[in-house]
Order: sequence, then C-alpha cells, then structure tokens
Amino acid sequence: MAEAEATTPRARYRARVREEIKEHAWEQIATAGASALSLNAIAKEMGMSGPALYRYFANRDELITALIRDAYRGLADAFAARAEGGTDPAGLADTLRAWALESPHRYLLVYGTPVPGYEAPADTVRITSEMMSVLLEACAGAETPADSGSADVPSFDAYLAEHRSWAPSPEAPPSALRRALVFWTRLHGVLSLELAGHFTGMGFDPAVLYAAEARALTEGR
Amino acid sequence: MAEAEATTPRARYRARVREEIKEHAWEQIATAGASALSLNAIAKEMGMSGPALYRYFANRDELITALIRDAYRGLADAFAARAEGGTDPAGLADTLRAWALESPHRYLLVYGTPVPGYEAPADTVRITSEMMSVLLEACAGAETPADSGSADVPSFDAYLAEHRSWAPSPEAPPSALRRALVFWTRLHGVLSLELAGHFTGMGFDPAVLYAAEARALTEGR
DNA sequence: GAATGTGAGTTATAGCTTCTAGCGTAAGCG
DNA sequence: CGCTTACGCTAGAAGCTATAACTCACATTC
Repeated sequence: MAEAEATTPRARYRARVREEIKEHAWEQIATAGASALSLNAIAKEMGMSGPALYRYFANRDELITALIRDAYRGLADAFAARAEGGTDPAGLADTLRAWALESPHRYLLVYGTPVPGYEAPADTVRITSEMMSVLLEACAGAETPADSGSADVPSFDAYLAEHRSWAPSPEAPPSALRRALVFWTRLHGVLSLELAGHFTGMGFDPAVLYAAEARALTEGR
Repeated sequence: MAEAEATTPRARYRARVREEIKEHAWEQIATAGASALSLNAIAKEMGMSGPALYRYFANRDELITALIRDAYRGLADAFAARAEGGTDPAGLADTLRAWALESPHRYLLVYGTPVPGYEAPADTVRITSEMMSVLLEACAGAETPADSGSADVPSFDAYLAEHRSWAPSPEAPPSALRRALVFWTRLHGVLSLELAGHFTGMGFDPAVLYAAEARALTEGR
C-alpha cells in the first residue's frame, strides 16, 4: 500500500509488519467501523501481545492517520490514472464512485465524520492539492455553453476569482474553479448519503441520481 | 426536548432524569464527538454512580439512538416552523444550514458516518418523511423556467416518475421530486465537507458556496 | 571476534471504559 | 398503612489504551 522499499532487513521487516497491521485495521474498520478499531485485537490476530504493537504505531490516532493517508494516496492515484488517458469530469466522477463503493468505510474514513483526536497531516493537504489539480484540468478542458445560464453563476465566479488560493493552477478560469468545487460537493453529497444508508428503502437507485448529477456537471448545470 | 408530559410522579421524575442525561450527553458530544461519549462521565457529572445510569438507558447505543431521534425531531420541527410562513427551498436551505452550524456534531450524528451495527428506528423514517413532505411542497411551489434547460433533466425526471415510492405526496410533479432530492444531496455535500473541516485553509467562505448552491436550486439549475 | 548498542517482544500495571449482579432503601401505589 | 416497585449503591468481570521495566536477538563498531 505505501512506504515500501526499505534498505536494511530490519527496516524492511518493520515496514512489512506496519503494512500487516494496517491490513488488519482495514478489516476491523470494514466490520465494526473506525470507532471500534482495537489495537489490542489487531495484535492478538497477528499472534503477538498488545503492547508490542506500540512499537509500530505510537497510538491509535497515529494508526488511523496512516490509514487515512494511504486512502488519500490511493484516491489521488486513481484520479491520476484516470486522467492519464484523456481527462474529463464525467470520467473522474466514475472513478470517484468506483473508489467509494470499492470500500465504503474507506471513503467514510476520509470524508465522513472526523475522529476527534485526529489532526490532518500536511501530507494530506498536498495530496488533496494533487487531486484538485487533476480535477481543475478536467473542468477547464470541458467548458460548457450553459455556464452563464443563470444570474448567480457570474457572481460566484467573481467571488472565486478573488478567493482562489486553494487552486494549484493559476491559469484555470474561475468557472473551472466553480465547477471543480461543485463536482466535489455535489458528488460527495450523493455518495455520503448513499454510503450512510440514507437512501435505503426509498425505492430508487442512487447510481441513477449520481449519474444525473455527474451529467449535470459535465453539461455545465 | 422530547417525551415530556408524564402522569405519575415517578414517570415524571424518570422523564426528567432522562432529559438531564441527554443534555449532558449533548455537551460531551459537542466538545469531543459522539465516539468519546462516556456514560460513566455523564453519571459522575450528575452526581451519581456509573451503573445508576443504566436504569434510564439500557446501553450506550440506546442513548445515542435517543439523541439521534431527538435531533431528527428538532430538524423536522425547524423545517415545519419555517414552512409555516411561506415555504420556499431557499428558506429551507437557510434553516438547514442554521441548524447544522448551531451544533455541528449534532448534524454529523444524524448525517455523518453511521456505526456499522446501528439500525435506525422506524421513528426516524417517519420523521424523514415529514421533512420530505415540507421540502416537496416548497419545491413544487417554486417551479422554475430553466427546468428543461438540459437534456438529462427530463430523463431523470422520467426515472423518478416511476421510482417515487419515497415521496409522501402523490401529486408532486417529478421535477419537484428531483429538486427535493438534489436539495438534499447538494446542500448536504457542502455542509458535510464544511463541518468535517475539509474547507479549512482553502481561503474561501463555505457560506458563499452554500448560498450559491442554494440559489442554483431555487433557480432550477 | 568481542563489546556495545538498537530495537522487537514480553509481562505487569494503572486507569479508563461498558455493562451485570446483587443488595438496601425510600418512595409511590393500592 | 402495608406492599411493591424502581432507584441508587457497591463489587466485579471483561475489555480497552498506554506506560514501564525487562529479556533477547540482531546489527554495528572497535
């Protein structure tokens, strides 16, 4: 998953055990959620005693932070891979949904309720910026005619033109900034509610809603 | 907050203590999140010993369930109150945001990452239906000219026309169903990311983004 | 090659948590 | 006024995070 290629045997062993711990952690998260993640239980599963695990992760939060970091990294890689062969928002929307459904708990760990003690490392900010760069390129490349179809769009674009410190590329037009932002918030809105089970029993397929929202984005609405 | 008016003195005392427990629970949730909620700590704060609290809530999950139920109830009441004096989506959007910001953890408790084992009581389904009713009325009352501005909208409307078992009112047009759904998902998308802190340090005001999305909804985009 | 240092794993322990069992008591109910 | 019900208590089991102190194997260095 991450942090491989170590030089010395000890460092390699250490990296290997860390990966194994994280694998067990993902299993626990998938079955009982992040709040029920137990270092003790992981250690027992791996055939070693509880405190031994603290050699590899200083505390619970550090393990969770590593998991979140890996998840971010994986999503960013998926985005980059998709952008490789022609980049457009609809394709990224598919990639995002596939990544989310592949492991709902992983998605919710990254974008769901934050754990109280957790502090996002500078690393994740950089990775987010990476993804935003790909997304912005896709949004800038697919300009739409309906962009100025409503009165409020120009005013928000004007606001973003003056509040774009979060945008990696300085040449992206404000409309691309706006489209990137709403790509994020709208698709997350559908995914988040779907994965949290708020659509169950409502009698419609969330995938259809997601597709409609994704289409609306690519068509500039 | 809830379940008041009891007949016998004992029942009244019991209800009173339950409310007091919930108040302390909300305080804890507001400061440290739901995962850090401790029945023991609440009991101590109330001047009684830990296990005494189990007379009022069988376990932790039952307390949390009661909190979620009350939160749902509160949001539905806020929606109903807003709809009292003229109902339109923009007003409901303001109400939703105000409710969310009033207690971010409360919002995340309802709409954030669910605990895997947790099963929502039938009660919340009914309350959701209540809110949806208000929302649908607001959406139906504010039809917009731009509704058919894009090719995908009619197709999604057609889909919803055949998958509307979740809609409380049978007379609402499919376009109102669609607008109610995206009201929910889009605004939740912004709120969820904002409350989880994903916008911090990005240099723009989430309120502006939220307002833009809310305006886009009322203008049919 | 021997001495030294580093790091993994152990048990013991403190302090926290949820939750059960069993007991006394005080209050409401008939 | 007596009986019952439900409240609150202490004790305790089982689990968790995390620290401390110790052993032992491996790696490095002299």
